[in-house]
Amino acid sequence: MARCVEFNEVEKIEKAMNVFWEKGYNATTMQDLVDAMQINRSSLYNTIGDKHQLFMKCIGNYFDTAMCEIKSKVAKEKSAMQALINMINDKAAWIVDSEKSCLGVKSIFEMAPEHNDVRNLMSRNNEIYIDFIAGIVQKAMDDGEMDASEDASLMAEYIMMSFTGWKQAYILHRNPIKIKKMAEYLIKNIKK
Amino acid sequence: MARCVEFNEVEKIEKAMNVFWEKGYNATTMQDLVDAMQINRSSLYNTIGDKHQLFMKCIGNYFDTAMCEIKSKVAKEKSAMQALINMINDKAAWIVDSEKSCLGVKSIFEMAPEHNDVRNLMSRNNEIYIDFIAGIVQKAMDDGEMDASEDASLMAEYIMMSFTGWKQAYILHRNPIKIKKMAEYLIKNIKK
DNA sequence: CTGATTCTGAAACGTTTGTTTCAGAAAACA
DNA sequence: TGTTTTCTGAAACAAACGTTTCAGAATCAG
Repeated sequence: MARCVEFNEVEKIEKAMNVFWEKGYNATTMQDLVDAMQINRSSLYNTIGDKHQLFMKCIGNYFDTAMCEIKSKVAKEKSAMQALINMINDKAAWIVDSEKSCLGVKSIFEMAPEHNDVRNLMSRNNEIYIDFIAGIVQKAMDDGEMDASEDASLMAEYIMMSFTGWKQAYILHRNPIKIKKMAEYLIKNIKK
Repeated sequence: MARCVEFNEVEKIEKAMNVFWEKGYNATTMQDLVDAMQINRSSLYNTIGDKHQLFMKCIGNYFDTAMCEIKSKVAKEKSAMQALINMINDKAAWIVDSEKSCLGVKSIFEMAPEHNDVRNLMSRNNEIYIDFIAGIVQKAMDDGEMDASEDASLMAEYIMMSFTGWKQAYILHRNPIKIKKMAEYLIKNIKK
C-alpha cells in the first residue's frame, strides 16, 4: 500500500477561495494560490486540477458556506419578518466590515458572461439561495408582517439584488452611513 | 516639418472601450486592443500610453458618453417624474438588450478595490452622475410627483444601485420578464 | 527634389503565465 | 526491514504577456 493524501482538501480550497475573493480570477496567479494554500504545485494539479477547476470548487464552497450560514441564522429566529430584517442588517454590516468585495458578485461580473460553466453553477446556486429566501418572504407574507402585493420570489430577488448595489456603492465611496440608510430604506419598503 | 497624427484618438478609444467592456481589464490583451483599434502598437504607446493609461481613458470616455446621453434624454421630458420613469425603463431595456455587461460595474468590481486611481476616477464620475439624478429626483419631489419622505440624493443612489442588481440577475438568469418586473416594482416604490 | 521629422510595421525583448516533468522522500503493508 | 506506491519539491516547459526597439515609409517645408 501507499501513502494517502495528507492535506484536508476543503481547508485548502478555503484558502484558495480567499485569494480569488480578494483578487478575482484573472488577477490571481498559480503562484499566489500555491503560496496561500501551502501545497505543492504537483499535489494541487494531481488532486484538485488546474486553475479553472480549482476556481469552480472555490465558488462551490463559497455557496455552501453562505447557504449554511443563512440557514443557521434564520433557524434562530421565530418571526420570518424579523429573520429578514436581521439578514438585511447583517449583510449591510458585512459589506461595511469586509475589506474584500464579494466573491459571488465579483465572479458573476468577471467570469459568468463568457464562461458558461461558471454561469451555470452560479445560476443554479443563486436560484437555490433565492428560493430559500423566498420561503421566508412567503412566511412573512402569510403571517401578515410583510407587504403581500408582490410575488414572494420577486421580493426575495429584489432584496438580494440590493446587496450587490450596496457593495458597489461601498467600494466606490466607503461611506458606512449610506449603506445603513439603504438598509433602513429597503426594510421600510418591504414592510407592510 | 513632419507628419501629424492621422487617427482620431476618441474614435480609437471607443473601440478599445468596447473590448474592455466585453472582456474586462485583465482578460483583455494588448493584441486584442491593437486588433480592435486598428492601430500599431508603437502608435498606441506613443500617443496614448500603456494598457493602464488606455483603460483610464476608456472609463473616462464611457462616463462622458453616459452623461451626455442621460442629459439629452432628460432634456426632452418636461415632467421630472416621467424623466425618471423613462430612465428606469430605458435602463431595464438596455440591460436586456446588451450582450455585454456594464463597463462601469465590471470595472468597479474588478479594478476599483485594488487600484486607487481607478476607484478615484470612478468615484468622482459616479458622484457627478448621482448628483445629476438627485437634481431630477428633487424636482419630482418638489412637484409632488414623488415620495418626499427620503433624501433626494439617497433616492438617486437607490435607483442607480438597483441597475447593478438587475444586471447581475440578467447575467445569471437571462430572464427579461424578471427585469421588467423589477423596474415596475422600483417605479411603484418611488412614486408618491 | 531634398532634407528633416514623425509615423508605421514587424520583430525582438525580458517577464510572467499556467502546466508538466521527474528524481527522490515518505508512508503503508507484508 | 523490504517493497511498493504515492506524495513532494524544485526545476523546466512552452506559450502568452506587456512593452520597446528600429529600420524604413510617409509626410511636410523649403
